[in-house]
Amino acid sequence: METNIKVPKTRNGKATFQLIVDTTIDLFYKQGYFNTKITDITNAAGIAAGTFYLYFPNKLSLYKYILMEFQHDIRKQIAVQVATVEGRFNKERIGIKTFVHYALQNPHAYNIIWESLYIDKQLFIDYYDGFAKRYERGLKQSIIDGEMHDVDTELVSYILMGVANFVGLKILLDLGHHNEDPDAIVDQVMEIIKTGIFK
Amino acid sequence: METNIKVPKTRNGKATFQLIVDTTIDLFYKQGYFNTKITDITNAAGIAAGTFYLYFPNKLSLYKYILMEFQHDIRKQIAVQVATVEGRFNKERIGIKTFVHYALQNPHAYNIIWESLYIDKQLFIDYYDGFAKRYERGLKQSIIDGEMHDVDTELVSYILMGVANFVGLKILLDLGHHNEDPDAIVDQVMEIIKTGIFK
DNA sequence: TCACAACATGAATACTTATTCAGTATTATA
DNA sequence: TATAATACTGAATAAGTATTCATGTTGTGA
Repeated sequence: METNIKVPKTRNGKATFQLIVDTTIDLFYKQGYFNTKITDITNAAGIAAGTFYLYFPNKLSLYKYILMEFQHDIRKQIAVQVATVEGRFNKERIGIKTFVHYALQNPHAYNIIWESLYIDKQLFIDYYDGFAKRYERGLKQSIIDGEMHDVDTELVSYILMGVANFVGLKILLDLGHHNEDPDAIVDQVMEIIKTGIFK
Repeated sequence: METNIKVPKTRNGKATFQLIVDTTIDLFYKQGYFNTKITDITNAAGIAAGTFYLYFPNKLSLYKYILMEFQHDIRKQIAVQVATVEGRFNKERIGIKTFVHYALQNPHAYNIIWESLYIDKQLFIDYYDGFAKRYERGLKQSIIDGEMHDVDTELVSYILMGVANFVGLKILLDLGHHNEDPDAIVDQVMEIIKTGIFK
């Protein structure tokens, strides 16, 4: 499959390219990838059908572009926030908090990333595997520094991703219908993780 | 939308109905809901295109049927396994273990349930909301019995679902590529949840 | 202001797929 | 074994959609 994106060269071209991307993010979020037709995108963007193909050979290549943009954004935000924080527990707390904030401010991102499992399984695997590996690095250092118990870092990274994702999901979809301040929820979650759940 | 399924009345009818369901589960798992066409189903099942419409008015109604079957199975299995176990911590351990076992024995179920988020968001919400509410009931009792700290039961139920789902996911997709015995992994997870992660 | 590259259009084409339905076969049972 | 109920067929119809391309427009550097 053709995967190459044509990069626009002028101010106008860049604007159209970005308009397609932004419109598509909105539609992918609202209707899902498979329910979004090329004509839906071009109609919503107010451009001709053919204009889409000036920049993207097909819908999948556009999806991959969007996914990579999100991945880049989210990792960068977490890295920036975490960098200024001391101690592994606080780093995790801020990391999860940043993740949840990102999910709240970009609800489409959350949704679109998960859909990769049904669009191309390998995309999904690469995404979470990559995330977990970055996580592990930090966790290993914390064990060396004596801030954490000597746990299986790979497993813990999946546990923390699972917690972040489901708590993010709960807040996003408002499951349970009584969500308070996201930060407060994250603090509670971290307290539970720290103390353990059972007596 | 027409949602009613026509129930077969004879032995042959029941067999065809079940053949359609089983074939579809396989295809939904391998190709996803949206990439699976009615003709894919009838071809794979070796029946005529029209036969599909004898039992299901459309693909969505078949999906909903399958989702409810899974939901029923999984809850029943967990309930059965948990019933014979003493103590909340052990109940949770066996519950998650049963969940992970179910995911391993029915990898399609796992996949198909999650896809509901992209097929009909409300299906997804109902599914996990229902699951969480059942979870909460048990957790509340455990707090009364003094087996658990006085935590936010709703939040903890989402945490436990997140952990179970991501650990299940890791095992299923073999993320990280070094999965041991699922039971051993679950035991590790429960130890971490019990003790807490940080010093 | 000319020339040319980049950008944009949208009707036309070529598929793909859902769904129907008139006809045929099978099965149960009276 | 007649007959009614149920099950099954698959060609035909009807829609919907991706993608192309001949043509037109815009912006910019020489």
